[in-house]
Amino acid sequence: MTETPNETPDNAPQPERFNQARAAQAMAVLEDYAEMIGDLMDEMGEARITDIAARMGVTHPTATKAVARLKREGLAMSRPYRGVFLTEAGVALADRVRGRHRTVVDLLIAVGVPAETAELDAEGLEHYVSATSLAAFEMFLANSAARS
Amino acid sequence: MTETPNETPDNAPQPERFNQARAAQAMAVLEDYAEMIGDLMDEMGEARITDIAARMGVTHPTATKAVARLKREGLAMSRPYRGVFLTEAGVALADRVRGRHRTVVDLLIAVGVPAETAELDAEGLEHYVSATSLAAFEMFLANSAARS
DNA sequence: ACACAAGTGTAGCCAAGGCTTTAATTGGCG
DNA sequence: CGCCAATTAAAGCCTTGGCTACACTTGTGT
Repeated sequence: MTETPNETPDNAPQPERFNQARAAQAMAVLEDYAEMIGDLMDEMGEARITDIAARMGVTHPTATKAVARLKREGLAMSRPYRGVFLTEAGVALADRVRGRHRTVVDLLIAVGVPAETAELDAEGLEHYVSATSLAAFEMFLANSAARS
Repeated sequence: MTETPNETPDNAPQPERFNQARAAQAMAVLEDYAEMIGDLMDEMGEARITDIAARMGVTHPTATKAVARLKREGLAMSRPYRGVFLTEAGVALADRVRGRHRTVVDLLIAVGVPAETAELDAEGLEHYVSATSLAAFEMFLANSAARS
C-alpha cells in the first residue's frame, strides 16, 4: 500500500457536502426506528418486533436487523423473544427526533405548505435539518406567532 | 387491557409514508449525478468520468457505476472512453433539480438560516421536497419579496 | 400436558452505492 | 513508431436495508 492517508480528496469545489448528506442518510433509518419504538413504548408499554415492522411497513426480519443495529449503536436493548426497549440514549434520540419532526412540520405549514403535505414531506426532510437550521426554524416560528 | 391481541393495529399511521421517503432517497443520488453532469457540460462542454468523480467526492469506479445507472434509466448516454452526455430527459431532470435546489436555499435563507448552512442543508433536503411544497415555497418567497 | 398458532430469530438472496485492485484504451511525447 | 501516463472500464468486496423461507420459542387452548 502506498501511503495514501485520507487527506482532503483534492481541490474539488466541495465534495464534502455530499458526504455530509450521505452520513445524514445513514442515520435517518436509525432515527425513524428509534422514534417508532419510542412511540410504541408510550402507547403499549413495550415495542414488539411485529408492531415495529408493521408500522415501518417492512417485514419482521428487516425490523430485527434494524433493532440489531440500534443495539450495536447502544440505542436499544432486547432479550430474545422479549420486547425491545430503548436505552437512555435511545430515548433521548427519539425525543429529539420527535421534536425536530414537529418543528419541521410547523415550519412547512408556516410557509404555506398544506398540513398533509407537510407531514408527508417532513418524514423525508427532517433527517437533513441541521441544528443551525432547526434553531432558525424555531426562531422564525416564534416571530411568526408573535406577529400574528 | 384483556389479552385480546387480535385487534387491528390500532391507529397504525400509514407506513406508506416511509416507503415514499425511501423511494425519494433512491432517486436522490441519481439527481445529484444528473445535476453535476449538467454543470460540467455547461462549464466544460462535456462531462468526463474523472471530473464527475472528483466533484462528487467519490472514486472513479463509483462514478462509472452511477453513470451506468443513469444510462439504464435513460437519463444519460456515453460511448466507451468518450464523455458522458445527458439525454433530453436527463437535461430536464438536471434543470428541475437545479431550480429546486435554488428555491430550497432561498427559502431557508428567507426563514433565517445562514447562507452557508442553507447551502449545506439544501443538499440533503432538496430531494425530499414535493412539488406541492416547492410551489408553496415559491409563493412564500414571492410574497416575502413583495412585502420587503 | 401437549399441540399448534403466533411471534421471533436465523440464513441466504438481491440491489444500491461505496471502495480497492487490475486491465484496457487513448493519446501525447520522445 | 513505440512507449508511458492518464483515463476509463471491469471485477470483486463491503455494508445497508430490503426480501423470502425456514427454524425455533412462547404461551394458549383444549
